[in-house]
Amino acid sequence: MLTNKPKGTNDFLPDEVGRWQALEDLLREVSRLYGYREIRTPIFEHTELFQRGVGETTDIVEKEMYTFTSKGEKSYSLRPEGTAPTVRAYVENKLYAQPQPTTKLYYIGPMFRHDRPQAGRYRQFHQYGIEALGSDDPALDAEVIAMAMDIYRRLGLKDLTVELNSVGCPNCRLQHRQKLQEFLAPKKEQLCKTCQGRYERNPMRILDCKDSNCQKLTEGAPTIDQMLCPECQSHFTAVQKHLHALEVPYNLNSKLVRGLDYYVKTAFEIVATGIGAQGSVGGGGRYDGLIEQIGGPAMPGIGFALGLERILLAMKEQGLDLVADNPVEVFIATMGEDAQLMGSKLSQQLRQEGFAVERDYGNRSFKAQLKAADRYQVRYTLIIGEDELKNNMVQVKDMATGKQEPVALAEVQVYLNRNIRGREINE
RNA sequence: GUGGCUGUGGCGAAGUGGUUAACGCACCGGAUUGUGGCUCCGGCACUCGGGGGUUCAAGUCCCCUCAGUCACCCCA
Repeated sequence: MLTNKPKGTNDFLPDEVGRWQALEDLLREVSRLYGYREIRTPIFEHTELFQRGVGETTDIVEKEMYTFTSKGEKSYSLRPEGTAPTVRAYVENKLYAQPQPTTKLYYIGPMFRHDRPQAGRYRQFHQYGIEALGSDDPALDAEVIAMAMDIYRRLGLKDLTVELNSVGCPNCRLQHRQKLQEFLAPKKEQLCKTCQGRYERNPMRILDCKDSNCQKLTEGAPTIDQMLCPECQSHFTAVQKHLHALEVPYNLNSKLVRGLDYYVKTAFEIVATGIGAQGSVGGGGRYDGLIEQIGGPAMPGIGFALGLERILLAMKEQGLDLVADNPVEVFIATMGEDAQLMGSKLSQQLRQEGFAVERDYGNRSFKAQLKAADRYQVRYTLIIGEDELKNNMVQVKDMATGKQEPVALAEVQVYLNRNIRGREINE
């Protein structure tokens, strides 16, 4: 069928796009305030980048990537997330050699995952994300979380909770993994099928299983927070201290496990209620080994990503809206062929002057033209008929009051500048 | 990958198997000659996602298929 788009994708029509642009404007502004600069990376990358970066055993890499080969070349994948590409670009362009101690980058754009779509989940979806590369200061962890909350606050969103955990470093994780497997070994057969698979490959994920039986079986299981090494423990404590100082409330959630392998230490997720089953509107964490993993120097990093569709969904749910300015400012209505020519000429002049001008193209009745002007919600309609043509003038009708007054053709620009822009110009 | 629900004009939505498929919104035109938003009048579905079947008769029943949607899973 030529007339339907691929499953899980969306057309954004002009009214909707206005909302997106307003959201993007806000994101760019907040980025600036926190010192982040935009980076734009390709929409597709070498598949290995995600395999190695995100992790072979993650759902994203295992079953959700759009992977293809082009003309017998290597395997490529549409990006399923933004961190690996950003880090790749950071390394490839040697941004770590720049003078600043921490490089702060943000991105905004489409991501692709082959899931079954549902409320708040799409195959092409859009993320805004930040990455702060080069510092392992816990103050930065806290600031990153605070920044995410700052964005939601500016949007007017309420009732969001920060779920916080530390997933430790590779060392404490290894310890935890062993203890966990010891704990679960006698119950292994009772776990659900996917968890039996997770037992060897990624046992931490079993703690996060939604299956009620698995949840019961994992009661009392060793959680990572009990087994953090001294360094991870003190880092985590410091992060919380900074969060208190920044007055960011959070819930400690020792079962929070992020589905991307690169996370270490701080992991967090921001959850909204009322937008369906996909409640997470953002999440992130620290990824101190990733830069090295991708082939760069051993440098720490932290970041988060927000789902734009979900933010808009949550805003809609809470009765919030972002609106763009009314695009059309002036409408030109004409009667007769000569007047129409004059109208064309005038509309071009006014556009040069910076006014958004619209007119009717069907050669329709004058009444229909005014009706159209009303629908555009313009401030003024310029009326040109035979009389006006003869006298080199137009009628300027104020659509709100219904009043109109004659203005000399040469004075129209001045009139509109004064009344729409509020500025005087002398010619 | 699995499951539930839905599918009637641009949108919303009625329609116990039986003549011309309600209604609302939107849209278009008109209500004396060059003036919108309100009101009134008129117009707007050879057809009920598609295909097949049952029946004298199907939008209404059955099967298949496609699409949408929600949920599992996972995540933004």
